[in-house]
Amino acid sequence: MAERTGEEKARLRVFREGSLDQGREEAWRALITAHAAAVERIERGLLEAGLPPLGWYDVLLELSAAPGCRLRMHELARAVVLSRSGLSRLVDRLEKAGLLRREPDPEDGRGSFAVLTNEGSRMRERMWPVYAKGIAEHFGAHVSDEEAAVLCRALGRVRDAARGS
Amino acid sequence: MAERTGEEKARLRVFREGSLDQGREEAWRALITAHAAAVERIERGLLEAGLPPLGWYDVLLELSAAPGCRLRMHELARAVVLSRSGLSRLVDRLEKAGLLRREPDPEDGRGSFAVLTNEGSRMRERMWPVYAKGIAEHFGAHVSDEEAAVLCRALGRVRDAARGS
DNA sequence: GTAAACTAGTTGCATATGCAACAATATCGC
DNA sequence: GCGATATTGTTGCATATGCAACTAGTTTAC
Repeated sequence: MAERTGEEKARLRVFREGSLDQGREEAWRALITAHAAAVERIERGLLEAGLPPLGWYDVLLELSAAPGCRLRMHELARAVVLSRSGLSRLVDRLEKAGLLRREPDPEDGRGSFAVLTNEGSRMRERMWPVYAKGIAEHFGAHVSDEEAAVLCRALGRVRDAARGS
Repeated sequence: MAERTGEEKARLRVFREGSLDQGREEAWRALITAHAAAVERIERGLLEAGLPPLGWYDVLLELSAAPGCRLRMHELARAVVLSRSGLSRLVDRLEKAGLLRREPDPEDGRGSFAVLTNEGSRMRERMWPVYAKGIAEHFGAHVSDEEAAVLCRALGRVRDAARGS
């Protein structure tokens, strides 16, 4: 492929400028494709089991881990990495399904809490085995203990930096 | 948090059943949140530079790396991890923007190629510096050389397994 | 104390995406 | 050969999501 040598040179130049070496570019591409492919499989598992999609689980998990099973909308949006409007609609759907309810914040008239209902808690418990099976099958099975530890640390730093905390 | 001990026990039970230990679950959660947060930042960078979104870059990159700058629709869908219908619409948009064109496959009357245009090639070159800067800033800067190598290997396996190849 | 600036959440609009159904073509079994 | 089956790509429909604009409430500056 002689026509790519010029292109390759251009790439290498940009790598230096942007401090992005080839190893990191490949790692990034592996990250986005692995994520897309694994999520697609796991979503399919949930769908086939007649369960709600992944995004619902994330919300239910964050709420059940929060003190009083409640979070302010903006905290929840941050936790699940969604825009405020996206979260507002997602909470609409969960509320309509009875899995959570909105409650005004008595200390801040602008804000409201999303509060997990018992039904939401039960749904999370129903979803978890299917989700866990998907993670184990499409992710865990291909990653060693040591690799999992490295992923956790490195991606934890990426997450914290990008989320701004 | 006394109310969570029972829940924790239930979790541990499921971990054993599904062969999913806590390290791998945490690694998975780090993966999805880091991905979401970093992609969000990078997309914002592209948007602010008046450039098309990430998905467009992926298509342009796959085409430019392919022999003859052309791929069958289903190959492209697989490469960028999108459903056939999703890809069909994405190619619609790129074609309308003049960045690629469809061509019938003379060897298979059902199929068609997506072929990169010169304009598409130029657009990819325009997008790359901004994209590379985003990757370097929101991903590369937080990952060591060794971690990048581990990510590449481990996530490469996850990708190949989930994509079925 | 009050006006200005900020923050929280929702909504209109545009865009993105998957599933199911479909039409066109190819391949397999025989 | 030829009918049954499978594959390719597109479309109708439903759902999901972000930005910008908006309302309502809070905080800051003076």
